Amino acid sequence: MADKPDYKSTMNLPQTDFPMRASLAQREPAWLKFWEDIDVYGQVLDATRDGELFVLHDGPPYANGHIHMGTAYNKVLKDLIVKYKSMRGFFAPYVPGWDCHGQPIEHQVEKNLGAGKMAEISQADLRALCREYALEFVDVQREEFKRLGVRGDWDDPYLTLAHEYEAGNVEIFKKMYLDGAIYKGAKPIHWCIRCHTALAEAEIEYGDETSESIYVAFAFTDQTPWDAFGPTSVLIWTTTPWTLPANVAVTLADDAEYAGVKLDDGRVVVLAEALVPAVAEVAGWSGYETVGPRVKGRDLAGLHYAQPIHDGVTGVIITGEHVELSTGTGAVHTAPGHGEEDYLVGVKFGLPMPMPVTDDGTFDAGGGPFAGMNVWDANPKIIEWLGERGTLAASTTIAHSYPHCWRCKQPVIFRATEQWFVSMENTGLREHAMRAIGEVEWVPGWSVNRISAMVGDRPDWCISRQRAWGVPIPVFTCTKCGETVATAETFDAVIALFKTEGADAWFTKRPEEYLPGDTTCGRCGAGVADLKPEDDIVDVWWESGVSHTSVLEARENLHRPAELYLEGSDQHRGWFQSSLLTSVGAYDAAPFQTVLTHGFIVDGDGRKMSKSLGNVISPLDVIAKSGADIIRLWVASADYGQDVSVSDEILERTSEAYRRIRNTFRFLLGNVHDFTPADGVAYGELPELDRYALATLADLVERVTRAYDEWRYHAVYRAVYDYCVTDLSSFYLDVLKDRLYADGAASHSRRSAQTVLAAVLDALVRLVAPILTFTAEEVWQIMPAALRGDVASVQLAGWPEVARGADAEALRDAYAGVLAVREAVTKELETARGAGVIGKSQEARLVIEADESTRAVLAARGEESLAELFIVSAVELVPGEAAGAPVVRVMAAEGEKCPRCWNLRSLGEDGLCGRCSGVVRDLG
RNA sequence: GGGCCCGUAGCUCAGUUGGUUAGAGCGCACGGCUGAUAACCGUGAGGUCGAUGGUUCGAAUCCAUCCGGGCCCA
Repeated sequence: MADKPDYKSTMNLPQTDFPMRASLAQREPAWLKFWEDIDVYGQVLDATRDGELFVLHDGPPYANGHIHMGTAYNKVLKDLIVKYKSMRGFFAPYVPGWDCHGQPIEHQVEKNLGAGKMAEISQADLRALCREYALEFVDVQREEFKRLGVRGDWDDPYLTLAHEYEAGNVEIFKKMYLDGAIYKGAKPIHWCIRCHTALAEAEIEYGDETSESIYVAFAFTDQTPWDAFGPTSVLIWTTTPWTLPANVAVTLADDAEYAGVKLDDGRVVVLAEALVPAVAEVAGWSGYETVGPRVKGRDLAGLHYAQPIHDGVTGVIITGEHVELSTGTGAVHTAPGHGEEDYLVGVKFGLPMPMPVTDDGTFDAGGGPFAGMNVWDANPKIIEWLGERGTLAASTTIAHSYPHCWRCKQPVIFRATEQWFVSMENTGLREHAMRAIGEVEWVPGWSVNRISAMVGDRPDWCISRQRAWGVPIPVFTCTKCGETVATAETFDAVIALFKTEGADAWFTKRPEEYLPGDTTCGRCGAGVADLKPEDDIVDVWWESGVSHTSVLEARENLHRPAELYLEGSDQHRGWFQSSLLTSVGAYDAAPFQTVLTHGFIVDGDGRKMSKSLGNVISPLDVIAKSGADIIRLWVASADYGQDVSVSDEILERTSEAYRRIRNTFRFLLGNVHDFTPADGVAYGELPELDRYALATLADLVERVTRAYDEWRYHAVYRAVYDYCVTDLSSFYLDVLKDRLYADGAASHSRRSAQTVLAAVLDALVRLVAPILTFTAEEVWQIMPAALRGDVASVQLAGWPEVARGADAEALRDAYAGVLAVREAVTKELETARGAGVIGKSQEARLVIEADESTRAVLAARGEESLAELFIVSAVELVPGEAAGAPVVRVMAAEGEKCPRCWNLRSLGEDGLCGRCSGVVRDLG
């Protein structure tokens, strides 16, 4: 209709360039470039230079492969902490790092080379290839981490292959070695007798193998409870006869019952009672009887028996937890040099560890009658020999899974070799570490139980590895007498060497080129030319562990102890522990003040992610599809104290929550587009509702700040989100629309609302900035310049503070009552809507019957304000019966719909309600 | 098998020292609005608090066992 005025143009509708659709995947890279262009990291450091130091020390991820959800989660959590701290004014440098040495990289490089080239390549060339490989993935991961919005010193990260870093290893080694905490011992490892090399677990391929399966009777040399029934032996079962020359003990189960079985030939063999029938069948015992008492394993401990191979030597009965009663005889042949469990039980009982097998798998003199024989060749001979001696009770074969060398495919053996250890006791390391644990804050609380149990129980730390890609054990061996040569002077020379040329020099230079000329062997006096550098390298956990020295001590901006270490819970055994032990060893103090642990990333059903389950979600895919801010919001929303789930549904819910928060910002921005601080209304002149809204905002800031300070980010998320949905969208903003849109643009009432909205916007954008790092920047840049000031980035904006008015408490109480009535009102409105009485709420008029106290609260607002709060056209309060919920009656509003503001009012001559009439008139 | 943990609506989380019919938001269903519009508002239906047994006047909350799951060992 041509004569119908267009009042829409007279309304103050929201205006903003902030798009509803985020298109994060497309837009985020532009923000990354913006931050890089303005060097936001440098600016933040400059701005906080005088602040208290807060060092979150990055645990170095391993430099191979792409990032996954776990590493993404970890880095984002770190980033939001660092950003929060720097917004609070802390000087919080963040130096990311990478773990660059180690077996997985070396193994991959070997595989890429192939066996042929591998055989020809020099150690120095191999190391060069490993370095190249590691640096390539440092670059890959660096770009991926940056894409997540993580802020830090990406141009100068720490790398464990850097010269300075490598030298730090030696500094710690020097201190601990000279203190007497490091010693040379022996430990069994997987060994390939064909390749003459140690193998890591990842280099083992399990495959079926047929082995001998023999039962051997070891004759007791001490008195036993069964002596009255005949000559007594303990019966063991083994599939590796060649390990018998190294036997020193037989391990029984503590609680199991052991029985004597009298065989046809009159001998008595002792074994676990539960296994007697099974063994009888395998051994083909035609007639046998159980004789004498049943005795618990623990009551047989200490008895001796004749070593099966070496005449005149005895072994001892012990007990251990690893003895199973599902196979064998319940009496386990124990050779500490040939098995992990045997080794551990050997250490526990102080057993000797004979090692009669050489590098190439032949017996030395310790092999007794089998000296000079290859272990595989010796197997049948040993069986034959045992048979002749009458100690072989049975012999069959068994098909089972057995470890093989990944390179030559031959079966491997378990063999003790010389290794370097950190002693947990020699210098009181365990005790000191336990004390240091008590001085650290562990989050969540159970974390301290875990680290304590692990440090309390752990065996000595084997720190040597027979590999090429790493930092050498920095000691020398005298080629004349075999003595280890390691003094303060040689360590210092090595430190200097590593600092200038890196650890590579260890493998290319001769000791006389860098050691002091007067270095001599402490035992035989041989000179520096007779010293040979140690071949082994140090465990990578040691390497990453010394970052407290190589990074925290070495870098200008950092310090030790760090305020925070933050890693997944697996690092209780890994980095937390290696950092703790090397720090306590060198400084007698923990390297961290607080350790925060998060759970693992699992799928929607709580299962671990794996290719075979097909439930893997890649952060790179999520970034490409939804954007990094969705990942960041997901990180913040989950309780990291337990395992963290991620699934398509969870990410979809997260995206919905994101949109909700984003739209809240959009509404706020749209309604302050014409507002400047000069238009602001003083607190005392604000309408009551607006003062209440400020009180709510102050509560939010306080709650969120406390949650950040208590490391409870999911509480931050919850508080912000609920505030947007409940306090703002469904109440305050909804109520405000009439005032914002229909009142005069510069009216006191609208300026009041804008004053609050600007405050909300300004606080909210900063509260979420550590989490929604991209979106917060987008909001910041689109905010009216007058509100933003000349702060270039939200990351430089500092932390919000919202003062609480003196009437905040009273308002909170009053509005709790009003909101309760509002709930009753919305229910009744819905009923009326269902009955067709009204459509939108402005078409309603309410009569509220309430008891004395409720009516008092409502009356104090005034009927007109109540109509505004309930978004209806009119409210009438009437006295109600005594106590009880208020009764709300809904009826169609009187009057006509104002064509401008759509409220039902009595309209004037110009066809408008009184308010609109005035506004339109003022517009001219 | 051992150590440290976890298990409240489809999802993410609240549930204070054990105490009335276990909460919130989202999602879902239904409805409203069409001046936050691939948005916004409202109403509603969803839970034997992993299971079982015990302690107690009373347990999601304490104890035991079991089931399922995670990390680290073996």
